[in-house]
Amino acid sequence: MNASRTARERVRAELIKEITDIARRQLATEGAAGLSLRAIAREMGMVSSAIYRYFPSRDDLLTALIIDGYNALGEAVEHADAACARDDFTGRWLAVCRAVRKWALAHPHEYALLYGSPVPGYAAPQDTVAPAVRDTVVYGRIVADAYRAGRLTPPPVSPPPPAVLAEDAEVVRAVIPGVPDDVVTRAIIAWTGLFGMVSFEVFGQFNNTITHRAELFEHNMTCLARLLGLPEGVDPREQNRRA
Amino acid sequence: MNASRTARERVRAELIKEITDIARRQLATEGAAGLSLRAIAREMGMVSSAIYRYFPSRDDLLTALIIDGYNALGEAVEHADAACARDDFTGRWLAVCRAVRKWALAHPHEYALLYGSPVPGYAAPQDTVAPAVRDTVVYGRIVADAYRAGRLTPPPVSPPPPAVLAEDAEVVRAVIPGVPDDVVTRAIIAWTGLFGMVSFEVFGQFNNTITHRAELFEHNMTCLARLLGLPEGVDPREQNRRA
DNA sequence: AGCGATTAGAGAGCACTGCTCTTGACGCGG
DNA sequence: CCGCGTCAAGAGCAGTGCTCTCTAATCGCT
Repeated sequence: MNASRTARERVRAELIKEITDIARRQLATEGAAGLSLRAIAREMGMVSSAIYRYFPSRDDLLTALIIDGYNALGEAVEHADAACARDDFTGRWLAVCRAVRKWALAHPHEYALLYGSPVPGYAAPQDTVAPAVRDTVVYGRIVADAYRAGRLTPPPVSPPPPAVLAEDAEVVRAVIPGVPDDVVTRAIIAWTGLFGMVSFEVFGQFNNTITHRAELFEHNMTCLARLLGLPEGVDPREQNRRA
Repeated sequence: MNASRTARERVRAELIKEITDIARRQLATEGAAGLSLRAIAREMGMVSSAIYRYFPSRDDLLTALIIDGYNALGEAVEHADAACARDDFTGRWLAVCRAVRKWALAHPHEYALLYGSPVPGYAAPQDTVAPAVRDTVVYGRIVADAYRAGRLTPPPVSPPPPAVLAEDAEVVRAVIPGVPDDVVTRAIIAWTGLFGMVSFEVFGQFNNTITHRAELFEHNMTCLARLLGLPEGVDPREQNRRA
C-alpha cells in the first residue's frame, strides 16, 4: 500500500524485475522455447530452485512476459495515436499500423508470443485480457471517432453483414462504441488484415519474395483504410512527417 | 528407383511413416513443444536411440512434419479449387478460403507450425519452399485466370501502388502470371487478410468476442473478394451448395 | 532487545529431454 | 556362405522443470 514498503519487499520487486529482464533478453535471443529458468538463475548467481520463490512455474514467468508484451505494444500504439491530430483519422490509423509493425519487427519473439502459436499446454489466464486489448481499444476509438465525425464513408459496393453477426457486433461495440454492424465487420477486416500482414513479415512468409516491405505495408494499410471507409489522406505531407 | 526395393528399404520406409504418424498425433495433442522422440520410441516399442537412424535430429522430424503439413494444406486447397466451375472466380476464391480455414481448424497445431511463430533455433531448409507455396500457387492461378477473363474489375478508389513495388511484383508474378502491379498488391492484401483472419481464430484472438466465426469469416472473405476486384457471386446458390 | 514467525536461498534429487557412442546381432548382396 | 552394412539396444552426458528439506537471514511484535 504505502510508498516504501519493507526492505524485503523492495528487494523482492527488484529481483522480479531482474528475472523478467533476463527472461526477456533470453526470449529475444533464443525464443520462447529457449527460455530456461536454470539459465536465468545461473546468470543471476542464484541456484535454480530460488527462482521458484518468485515465479511458481515457468508458465507464470511466461505469463508475466506476455502481459508485459501486451502492455509494451499497447503503449507504443497509444503513443503513436496520441501524436496525431485528433481529426486526422486516416493518419491515426496509419500511425497505429506503423507502430504495430515497428514494435513487432523490433521484438519478433515477443510478438510471436502474443500473436503467434499459443504455447504448448498453456492457457492465457484472465489477467492477460485487459492488457491484451490495449491496442485494440486505441483502434476502436479511432474508428468510433471517425464514424462520429461522419468521416467514415462506406465503400461503394460493400455487402451488408449477415444478421447473425448482430450479437457479436454488440460485444465488439464495447471497444468501438456507437457504430453500426457493417462498420464493425469492416473494422475487423482491417484489423485482422493489419496483423495478417505483420505476421507474414515477422514470421518469414515474405522471405525470398517481398523486399520493399515497408512500402508494401504502407500501401496495403492505405488500401485497408479505404476499405474501412476512412477518407483519403487529408494532407499527404502530414503522413510522411513521421516515417 | 524400381517399385519393390529391397525388404530392408521397405521396412525402413514403413518405419519412417509410422514415426511421422505418431509424431503428427503427438503434435495434435501436445503441440510442437511436446513432440518427444523418446515418447515416439516408447510408443513404437523401440529404444530412443533407434529413432536417430531415421531422423538425425528432432528438427529433421519437425521439418518432415512441416513439409507434410504444407502438402496437406496445399492438397486441400487444390481440391477445393478443382471442385469449382473454372469461370466462377469468386466461388473459387471462397472455396480456397474455406479450405484453408477448415484445414487450420482441424489441425491447429500443424497450422501453427506453418503460419505461427517459427520454432526456436529452427530455420526452414530449402526443401520446404516448394510445398510451402502450393496453396499460394492455387490462389495465384485463380487471380490470374480472373484477370485474363476480364472479370477482375478494380474497386473504384484503389490507390496505385508505389513505383518501388514494381520489382517485387515481378517476383510475385511467378505465381500470378500476367497481371499488373496493382492487382499484385491487392492480391497480397486479400491473401494476408485471409491468413490474418484464420490465425486470429485459430490462435484464440477471437475468444470471448466473436462467436459466429464461420459467418464472419464468410462475410469478410466476400468483402476481400470485392476488394480484390472479383465479381459478385454469379449465382449465390452455387456458393451455398458446398457449405 | 530479543523472540517467534515468516521468507529467502542452497542443495540434493526426481523424472524427463535430445543426443552420442559403443556393442552385438541380423539380413542382404557379391 | 561370408563379410559388409544396417540396425536395435543400452549406457551415458548434459541439460531441463520442479519438489523437497534444511539453514540462515529478516521482519513484526511484545
